[in-house]
Amino acid sequence: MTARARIKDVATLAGVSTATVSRALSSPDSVGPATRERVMEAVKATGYRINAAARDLRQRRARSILMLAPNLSNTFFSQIIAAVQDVASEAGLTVQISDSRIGRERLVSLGYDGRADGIVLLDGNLAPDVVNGWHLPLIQLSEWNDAYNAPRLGIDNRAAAHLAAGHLAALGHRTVLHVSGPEDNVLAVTRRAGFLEKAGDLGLETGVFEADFTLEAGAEAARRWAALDARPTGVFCASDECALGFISECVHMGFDVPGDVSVMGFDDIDFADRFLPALTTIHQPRKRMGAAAAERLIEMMQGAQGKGRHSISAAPTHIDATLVERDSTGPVPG
Amino acid sequence: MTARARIKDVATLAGVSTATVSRALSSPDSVGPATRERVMEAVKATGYRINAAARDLRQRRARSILMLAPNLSNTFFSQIIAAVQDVASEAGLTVQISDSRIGRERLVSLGYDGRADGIVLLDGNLAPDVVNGWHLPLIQLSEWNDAYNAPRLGIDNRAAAHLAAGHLAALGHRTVLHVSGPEDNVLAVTRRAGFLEKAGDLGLETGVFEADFTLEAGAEAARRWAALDARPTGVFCASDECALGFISECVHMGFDVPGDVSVMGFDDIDFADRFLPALTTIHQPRKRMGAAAAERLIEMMQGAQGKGRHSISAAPTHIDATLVERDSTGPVPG
DNA sequence: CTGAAAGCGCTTACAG
DNA sequence: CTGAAAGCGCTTACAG
Repeated sequence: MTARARIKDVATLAGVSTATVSRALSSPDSVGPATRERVMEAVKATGYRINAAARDLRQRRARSILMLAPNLSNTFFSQIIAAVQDVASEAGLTVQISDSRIGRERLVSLGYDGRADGIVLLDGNLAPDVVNGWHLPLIQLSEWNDAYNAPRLGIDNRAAAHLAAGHLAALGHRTVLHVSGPEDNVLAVTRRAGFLEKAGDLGLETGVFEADFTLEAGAEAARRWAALDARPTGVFCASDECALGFISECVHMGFDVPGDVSVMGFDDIDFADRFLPALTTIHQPRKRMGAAAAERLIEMMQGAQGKGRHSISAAPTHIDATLVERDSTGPVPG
Repeated sequence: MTARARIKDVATLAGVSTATVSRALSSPDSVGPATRERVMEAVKATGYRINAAARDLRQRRARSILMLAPNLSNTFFSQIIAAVQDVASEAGLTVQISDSRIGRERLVSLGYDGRADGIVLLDGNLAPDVVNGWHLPLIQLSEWNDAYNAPRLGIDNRAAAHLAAGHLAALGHRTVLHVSGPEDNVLAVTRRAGFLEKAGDLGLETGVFEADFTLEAGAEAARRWAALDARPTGVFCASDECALGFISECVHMGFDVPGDVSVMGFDDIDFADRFLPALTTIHQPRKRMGAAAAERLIEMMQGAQGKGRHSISAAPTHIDATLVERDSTGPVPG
């Protein structure tokens, strides 16, 4: 197991300069056929592979994109990460990943250390001065923050919440409950506003329980719901996890879903259609979201070429979310 | 928005050499207090941040670890990824992530381009010559391959499968079915062997359906099970997803779980205890697995210091997996 | 304690 | 088509 070959070793073996080796590898046409041949043989003989770190330093780019998400253990991100990595890999880019809640100093460094040249940001709660201080092409995906000076991509959460309200109303529900995400989360706030807006238009009576997207919070909300004197018959949870927790707890308390209460979620996670009952929800095309974000970012990176962040379209780019009707919602009881 | 400062700018402003700036930043004690003071002021004034790419090239390391998994969209990896990233971040390391099925050429490059100095490998099906050709500290996590010249970490899948067989037997089941993972997967093979071994010891009658860990495969297995003349009363699925698919399909076909059939899974994913019925399963401590792998790898990286892969303990390090009894298994019917 | 100089491993004008 | 040389932005023996 000998030390790995450097470009100089290849050059020596082939009897040419390192410049020629470099050219033979990166733009074969710029080199004579015979020379190219000899270089390639030397490459094979030495087992040479380029040192990307050195090339990147010289070219002042990293060929890498950084993904930042508020909680990597959240399975919602899995498909998004996979799609981003897939597109990046096709484009010859590497993917770096980090929890975005690693502390201000570390976070600043990540976007500033020369090891990434584009960022996919899935967190709308980072300090705007940090985000805007990164002089790197950046795209906001899913979550967003109007203070960030960067384009954004995602579903139209307000419109999606309208679908939810419309669905419950169509089934005859007159009093509905929203189990929301946390107050400081832009998705939660937007979904809630959208739901209440549409429910109001439709003349429904509304209530809101604040939760935090998790299974446990959903279960807790179910207990609060059960304790109510007049229980809403339709429930819209801000996430599928929350809805599954809600339903699970309802069933444990002896209620039937959707017989006693209709419950719907948001996201359409993989298990949604295998849950019992199968979950009515809003489908978020996460694979498409990730791929679109990566593609857009790569475009920006090509446009930027070290010129920092470039022209930002004011309007968010929306990806379609759709209502998926399954078995957890039904006609109002009685 | 001016160009970012380099170390030379700081040096000029502080009236010292770049060497001194470098020292003031990396080992403040090796520099006079007054000098240090002036340097720090210049750093603040210029907004200087080190260019990690340049430092890494000079120091011939990447301060980065690479995670390779066969399918990033698999939610099983979420917590592992989060834990690895957490430990890495604490150690000042960056995390690179890639699907391990990106093609031989790209894969070879990833471990060979100087941008990572350690690898967490979650795939036992890569070509051994590729894996062994990376001259980088590497640890196998969860999946493994005896042909890889690297230590491994994970639960004892054979012992875990014993627990499953023991559990079903203790409930009185005499004929049991295993819905396995794919034949070419080391986890699947090991779990199946362990289950059959223990079931044999306990005098149970056994059968196996080969599947592939997914929800759909579980549902398909349920249909095959239902079509059987003599239906096994206890079913052990090689993954929770598979078990959820199996149960879901059983219920859709009109069977009761666990009234008509006991079904258990493997992994203990987040939804397992909120599923209806709550899933009996084998708990894999994924967070602990990820953290342990990262810690171990970092140790190896410190020991290695460019010396390539070092001493490999033959025996795998096992992390405890435990049986979690919930509601999807019960006494044998009748 | 501090600086000048070499060098990490590449690429790329510039000449020829 | 090819090479010598400079340089990407750092760090680190080596001297003093």
